[in-house]
Amino acid sequence: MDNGALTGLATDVVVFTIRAQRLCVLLVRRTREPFAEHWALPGGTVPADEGLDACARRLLREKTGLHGVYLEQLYSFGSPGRDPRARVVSVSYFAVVPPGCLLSVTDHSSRLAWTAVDALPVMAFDHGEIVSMAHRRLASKLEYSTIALQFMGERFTLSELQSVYETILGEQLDKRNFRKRVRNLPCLEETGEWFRAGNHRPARLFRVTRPSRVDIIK
Amino acid sequence: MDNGALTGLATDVVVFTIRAQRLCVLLVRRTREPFAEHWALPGGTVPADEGLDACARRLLREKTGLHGVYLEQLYSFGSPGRDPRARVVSVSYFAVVPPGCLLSVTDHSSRLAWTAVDALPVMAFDHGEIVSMAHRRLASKLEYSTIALQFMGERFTLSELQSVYETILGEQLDKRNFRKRVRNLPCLEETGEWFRAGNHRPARLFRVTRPSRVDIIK
DNA sequence: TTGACATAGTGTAGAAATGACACTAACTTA
DNA sequence: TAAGTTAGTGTCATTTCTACACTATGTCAA
Repeated sequence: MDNGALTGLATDVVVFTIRAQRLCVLLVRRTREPFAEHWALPGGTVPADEGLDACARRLLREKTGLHGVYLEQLYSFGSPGRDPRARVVSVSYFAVVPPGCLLSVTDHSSRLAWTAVDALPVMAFDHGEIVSMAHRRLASKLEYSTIALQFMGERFTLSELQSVYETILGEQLDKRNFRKRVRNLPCLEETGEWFRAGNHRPARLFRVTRPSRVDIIK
Repeated sequence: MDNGALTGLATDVVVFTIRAQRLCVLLVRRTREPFAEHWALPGGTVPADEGLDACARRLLREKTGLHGVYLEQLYSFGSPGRDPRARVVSVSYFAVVPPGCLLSVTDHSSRLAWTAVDALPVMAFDHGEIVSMAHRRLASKLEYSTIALQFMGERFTLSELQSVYETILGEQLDKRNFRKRVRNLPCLEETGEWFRAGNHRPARLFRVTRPSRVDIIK
């Protein structure tokens, strides 16, 4: 043992958001070989003096401008053939951001794009697998944690929150049962404000008490 | 990006078993610096041409003789200072084996030892943290998967299985409720045999239908 | 042989959580 | 002021969870 093989090390981040009722991930168009012009996850090489979480966060900021987001280690991918040049292990992460972050992103000139997870392009390396694992993890965390709140902006209605659940789970939920569950969460509170939109009754606005925290429930 | 820093890469495995009603992990005594004579997890450097799972499995077999065990990736640890020599990322795994594997292991001459998780020695590197995360993961997987069956030998009684749950969760369970739950599992079946021990009624012996499989339940 | 001891094995009833279900409230616009 | 649209609310039946105590079957020792 001890210091035998040296290996390339990278972090890659699957950033989720919801746009137009679809679960989307943030992709970066590669410029260089291998996989030039392919879509990839934002990420890159880890310097020897930087921690993994810190590196994932920094690269995410540098490549996409996103910062201060919810970030969690997902899995490490290290098949010998996953990078055609050399052995590179990717320590992958997933992140969740509210819609409206990076609104500018769909400019045609941009090398960044939000892409629906159910309509991904062919991706560089094994990044398609990474997205797929992140998606499964996200869906299962919906059921036992408050991670869905990371998709919400500062203030939101319960219908908007319900729509997040429905989009990710891919099924309709009962409005009354949903509200019963969610109104018992201590991390959710009414703002006292109302959201008016369209020709209908306004909705109460809620906020998350400690926005950066994700609790395990039940 | 692209092939900048090269880093040491290792896998380490937290092997759990139950001995004498205590949850134990398998430790290896180091011979070399750093941390010579300290206890460490079985593991080592990943060669450039080997997958992570395969490497963890191989090193486990080489260092401890264990093979064919349940093995699952846990987390990757990569603080820059975790190895005093150089940056080394450890992709950690946890494994579960039935008691009776490696019975010889407590020989005084041996450099292997089963150690109760609630009485760990000071360990090499950040291996103490790794064990602690593995323990938390194991305890939470008890609740929503059939991982506890990986602790069982080929045939076992329901009381033995209940004792595994109690040991890991650190609390007593109700015998009737426990049996109600567990007898509904499709992966468990009666062998028709009986286990006689001590001056009391014999117990039915059960077996797992597909021993290598861990199901997610509920 | 029989009584003491030890663990195996079993059912029920009350409480809590879950799931199905339909109408009224409040606002906008034509 | 009527039509359209989403917000918001409660009940009942079913299922699941929890607490709880006794009988069965073996061994061993007197």
